This record gives sequence, C-alpha cells and structure tokens, in this order.
Amino acid sequence: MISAQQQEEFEQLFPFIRQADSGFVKDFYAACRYLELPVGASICDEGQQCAQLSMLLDGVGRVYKLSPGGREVTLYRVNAGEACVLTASCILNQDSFPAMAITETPVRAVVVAPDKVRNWICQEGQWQHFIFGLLSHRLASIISVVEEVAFKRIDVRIAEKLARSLAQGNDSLQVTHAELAADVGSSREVISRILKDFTQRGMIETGRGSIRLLAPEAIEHLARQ
Amino acid sequence: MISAQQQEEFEQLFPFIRQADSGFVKDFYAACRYLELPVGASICDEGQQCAQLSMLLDGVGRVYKLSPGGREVTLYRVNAGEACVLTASCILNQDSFPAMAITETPVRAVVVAPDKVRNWICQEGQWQHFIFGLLSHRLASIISVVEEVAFKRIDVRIAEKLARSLAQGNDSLQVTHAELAADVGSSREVISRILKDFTQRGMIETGRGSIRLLAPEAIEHLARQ
DNA sequence: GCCGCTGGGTGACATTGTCACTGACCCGTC
DNA sequence: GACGGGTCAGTGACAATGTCACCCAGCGGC
Repeated sequence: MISAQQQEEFEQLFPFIRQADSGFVKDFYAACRYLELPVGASICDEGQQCAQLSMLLDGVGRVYKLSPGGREVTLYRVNAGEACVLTASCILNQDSFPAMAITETPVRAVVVAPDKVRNWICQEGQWQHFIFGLLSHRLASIISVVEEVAFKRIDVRIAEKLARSLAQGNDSLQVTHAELAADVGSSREVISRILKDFTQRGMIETGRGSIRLLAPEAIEHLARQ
Repeated sequence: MISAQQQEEFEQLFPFIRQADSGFVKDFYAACRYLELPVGASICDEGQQCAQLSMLLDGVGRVYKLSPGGREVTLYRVNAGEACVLTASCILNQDSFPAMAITETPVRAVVVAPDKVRNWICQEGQWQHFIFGLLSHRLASIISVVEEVAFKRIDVRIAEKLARSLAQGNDSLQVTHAELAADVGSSREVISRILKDFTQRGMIETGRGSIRLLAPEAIEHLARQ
C-alpha cells in the first residue's frame, strides 16, 4: 500500500500504469510498498536472490561488478522513472544476482515482491511491455559498456564523463579519483596520472574531491575521439 | 511454411512450442520459413533493422562488436536451440542492431518476421516466456563478458578457452591467432606472444592455424587463476 | 598537538596495445 | 620446378595501462 500522493508521483514517472487494466492497477497498488534508502545503502549483492523489484521515484542507483582484486566497473545507473532490470531478470528466472547494486544518492522507491512481478508478466500487457522495454534497453546499454571497456582509451572515457557533466550545465564536479576509477573500471593511480596530464594541458583544475572544468572545447574534443 | 520433418526437428530443439496454444502453433508454422546459410554469412550488421528473428536448428552464430580500429570482441554465440536475442530485443523496440552477427559454421534456422514476433509476445504466454528467457539469459552472459574484459588477464582468458576445449574432449583446436584475438577483444600480436610463452612452458604446441594441448593440468590451473 | 582516515602523488616494473616490418607456408599459374 | 599473391605467424620498439609499494597532505576527533 502506498499513499494517494505517492500514487500520483508514481504515475507521473511510470505512465504505463495509466494504460493498464483497472483490476491490475488496484492489485498493483495493494501489493506494492514505499521505501526510502540513504546514500550508500546496498540494494542487492552478488549471488543473492532478489528480495524485490525497485522502481525509483527519486535518486540514483548504481549497478556494478566487483573483481576479486577489488576493482570495479559500473554496468549502469538507475534513475527516477526506471527500475533495476537485472533485478527483474533474475526475479523472472529465479536466478541469483550477478552484480552489486547500491544507492548513489538517497533513494525513494516503490517496491514489489518477486512473485507478483512474475504473475503480472503473464496477466497484464502493459506491465509486460514495461519490463520488456527495461530488459532490452539495458541489454543495449551493457553492450556499449563492453565496447567502451574493450576499445576506448581511458583518457577519452574520462573526458566523456567530464563532457557529460558540461552538457548538464555543470562546470565542476564533486568526485574522487577512486570513484572515477570505479566507474570506468580502472585504478586510482591511472586516473590520477590522466587528470594530472589534463591539468598540465590546462583543461581542468583539481582539488580534494573536486574537478573544475576550465576548457570545455578541449574536453569535448578529446571526448569525441 | 516448413516441412513436417523440419517441424519435428524444431520441436526437439524448442520444446516450448509443445506447451503452446494450438491456434498459435498453427499460426507459427504458417508464418515461419526455413533458411540455410553458409559459413561466414552476415546475419545482421551494425545499425541495420533486423529483418527477422532466427531460431537455430544447427550450427553456430557469433555476435560481436567491431571497433573503428578493426578490433573485435565477441559478445556471445548462438547455438542450436537458441535464438539471437539481440535481434529479438531490437525487433521489439524497433531499434537498430547494436552489433554484428555472422555464421561461424553453416547454419540451418527457422526464421520469423518482426511483426509476428511482436504480435505473439502479447498473445501467447509460451512464446513470451521463451523470448523472456532468452533476453535475461543473454543479459547475464554479456555481464560476464564485461567482467572478463575489464578484470581478467588475457593469458588466463586464453587458457580458459583452451580448457573449455579440453572439457569437450578435444586435445587440439583449429583456430588462428587472429581468431582468438577477435574472440577475447585483443590483437593478434598479443595472442602470438602469449601462445609463444605457453609453448616455451610446454603447455601447448602450435602449428599454422592449430594448437595442440600438451599439458591439460597446467592449462586448467592457469584457467582457474 | 597527536592520531587515524581519506584523498592524492609517484617511481618502478609488468602487462597489454600498436606499428612496422619480416619470414614462413599454402596454393595457384606458368 | 619456379614465381607470385595471400594468409598466418614472429618480432622489436615504443606507448598506454595496471600493479605494487610507498609517500605526503588535509581533515576531524581526541
């Protein structure tokens, strides 16, 4: 059960529910719960069974692989209006989760139990379509991760991240070298060296836990390479 | 339309059809076609719309990413009894194909048109379940590709491939250095150096386009690393 | 001030990717 | 058998990246 206000917010972000059968909608709202998570909370760990499917109202989740040596690569992020497909996938196959998921900001979400997720798939076309879209969208996005990791130089990938920040209108970002390393699947030392190089070329200015973007064109030019 | 004999073969490999509604089955067999492809035939190229969904009766297909520089990584292989999900995924979203697919051996397949794939999803539970299973299975397998590419040393990955061959009872394999490189997403020179090292350690013996596996334990030991 | 934690810098060395070139082998044709 | 083109493999030099072992600076708690 969630409140009327939460329902309103949910429908804004997950409009598919408006096209769904009214019996299903009633069922759905009766079965779901509202959840708030702080930053850094674990959503699902490698090898666990998924306890629930989370559909985000607000905040960002990060799904990543962790190597035995402690290195990380992020597979994708889950934003408001999305759900963690990997969860959906392993719920449907009753598989264990092949990665880790944590909250990157505080998260507010609507969650539903695994058996419901499975049942609705067979019963409600809109729900099925929603889950399907999630799955295939993620499939494509993870393929592009493979491409990045296998083919692109790291400085270019870092520049891409900076360029993305610029595109959102930020001329600085609060992030540590270690966090950048975890994101692209490299190690802190390598990121440090690359950022030092960027600094010497006048593209950025670094502080403890922060990067100021000084030369947008140069950054975007490198990102396009 | 396909022949009764081909239907029989299809049902052996795709048993879900036996649980399906008889109206759907009739529809399905009326709408599908039988196809044979030689080795090296292109199934679908990057950026194309998918012309059909292929369900393999025999042979193996390889789906891979190609970099601007000409390097490759294989994302997954499609064997008899499977279908190319990426095809399925981009059919459902009417997206363009984000990779390349070719036949690695001669292939015999049953193919269906995109609009049929989409319609059946909404109508037939067994079909839906089949496509779903494909998608989430591939999602997991591509995630493990990310993991391999991002974290594992190449010599270990090569050893894994050799070990897999051993597990199938082959003590030699017919493959060029360039093909191995394309598989793991590296370059020929690197593979050459690694195989030379393996040879000097007495693990293998190489010939033109072939590798003889001399020390199974050593290979499996390295593969486990 | 002192301590411990986190963030960052750095040199040395191993692994991998890239480039340019060489030779070996295979299989046609003459 | 000799020649030539195509494929396959080996190699040296160098650049990019990963790993290890440290160091130092800032910051907050005591």
